[in-house]
Amino acid sequence: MVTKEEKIVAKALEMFNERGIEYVGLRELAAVLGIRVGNITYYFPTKDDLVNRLAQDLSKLNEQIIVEETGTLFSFLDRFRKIFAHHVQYRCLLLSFVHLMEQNKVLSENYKETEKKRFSSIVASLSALQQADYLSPQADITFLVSVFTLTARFWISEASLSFRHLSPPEQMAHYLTLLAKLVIPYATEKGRADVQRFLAGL
Amino acid sequence: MVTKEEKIVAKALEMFNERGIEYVGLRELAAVLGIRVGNITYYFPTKDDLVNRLAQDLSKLNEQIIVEETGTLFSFLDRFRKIFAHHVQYRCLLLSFVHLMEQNKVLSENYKETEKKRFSSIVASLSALQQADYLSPQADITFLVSVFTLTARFWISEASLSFRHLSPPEQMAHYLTLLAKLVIPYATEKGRADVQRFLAGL
DNA sequence: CATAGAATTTGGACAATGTCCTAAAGTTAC
DNA sequence: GTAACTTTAGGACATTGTCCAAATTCTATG
Repeated sequence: MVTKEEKIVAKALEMFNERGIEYVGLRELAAVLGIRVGNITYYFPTKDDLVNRLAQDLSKLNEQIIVEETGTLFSFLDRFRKIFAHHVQYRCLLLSFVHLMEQNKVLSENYKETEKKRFSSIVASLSALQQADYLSPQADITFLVSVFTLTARFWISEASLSFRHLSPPEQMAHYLTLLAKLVIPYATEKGRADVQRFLAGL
Repeated sequence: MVTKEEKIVAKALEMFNERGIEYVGLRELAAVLGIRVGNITYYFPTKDDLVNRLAQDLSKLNEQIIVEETGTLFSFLDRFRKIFAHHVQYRCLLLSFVHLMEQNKVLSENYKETEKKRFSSIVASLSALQQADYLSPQADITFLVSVFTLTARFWISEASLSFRHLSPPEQMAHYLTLLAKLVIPYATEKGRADVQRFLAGL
């Protein structure tokens, strides 16, 4: 049983991903669904509410990525592979990231929390990897986190600008390779083996 | 002598930077300038034309950064310092980057050219630095270029999300530090000295 | 089954936006 | 001084997100 609300959300995500949130009007979305605009606003009073719902769905998906704490460098990188896959699924949100954060109060409030959590989560993971002899004791964790978060946030934006000719999996592979190469200088021999294994699997 | 066109451009940049291109209406811009909307559209038939003008101005500014080919790693990093300063000046454009590229045909066409030039320019610079014993022979130039371009494109977007509490110079310093630290593993002893000098000057 | 109450759908109104166009006003050159 | 050109004003237009009241459909209860 698929509720009407779910139908709206699904079709909205589909059209937003294809043409961009800003370029899909509610009337057009309604027409495709065979309903009227007012009917959408019954379930989602404002367009932002609809977007918030999508953001919430993405958030849930990302939370489901069990930090299957094998605690290896491989599994750390693999977490980003899963996150990137979700980014592709909800790319409309990431492509309008800055825009949405400026405009949408609910979204930006939620994001502040998520950001803090994610940041400290990555710091914790990297510190653990350092303890477990995957990363050298001299590795600059803060630096690595900064570059990782920047890349994770905007890889899909850059891909949409510069690698439109590549398929999403190819784009993902490119940026995951970037992340992997990024840690190499700070990895121990053990760590480098994990990185190579990860790169081989892309 | 400041022409009316220049007044419009200047005030538009000011307001766009403050509140975002999408959130400043032409009527409001006109009101602030003490003129009517139709008067703006006389100089800039569409809002995109106005935005294109700003993009063109930024492009000219960036081109003026003489690649003062001292050919040192310091001067290479310093080029990014200058570019970042321009980004602050025209931050409205960079904050709506993806959005603008999707919508504005003229802009995206121009950008393709600029992108190619910039990419090969950075590759050339890094190769030269490798020849000049600033970077190790094993340095992965392509990797470095990728991370540099990603950072240069989106640093100000991330800053607007995560470092709003910092001043633009502080934000710049953070991301320039990132770039500097990024090359350290690939730098020779000579190169690392240049990086340290650059970091000391931030 | 009938009906009251709730949930859903409709259709239109509203203000704001970018764009467009015509007529008026102002400026310049002969 | 008048013709040609530039600039400005003012309003019309379609589109957008939002909002609302009435109509319809659904649901649970007597």
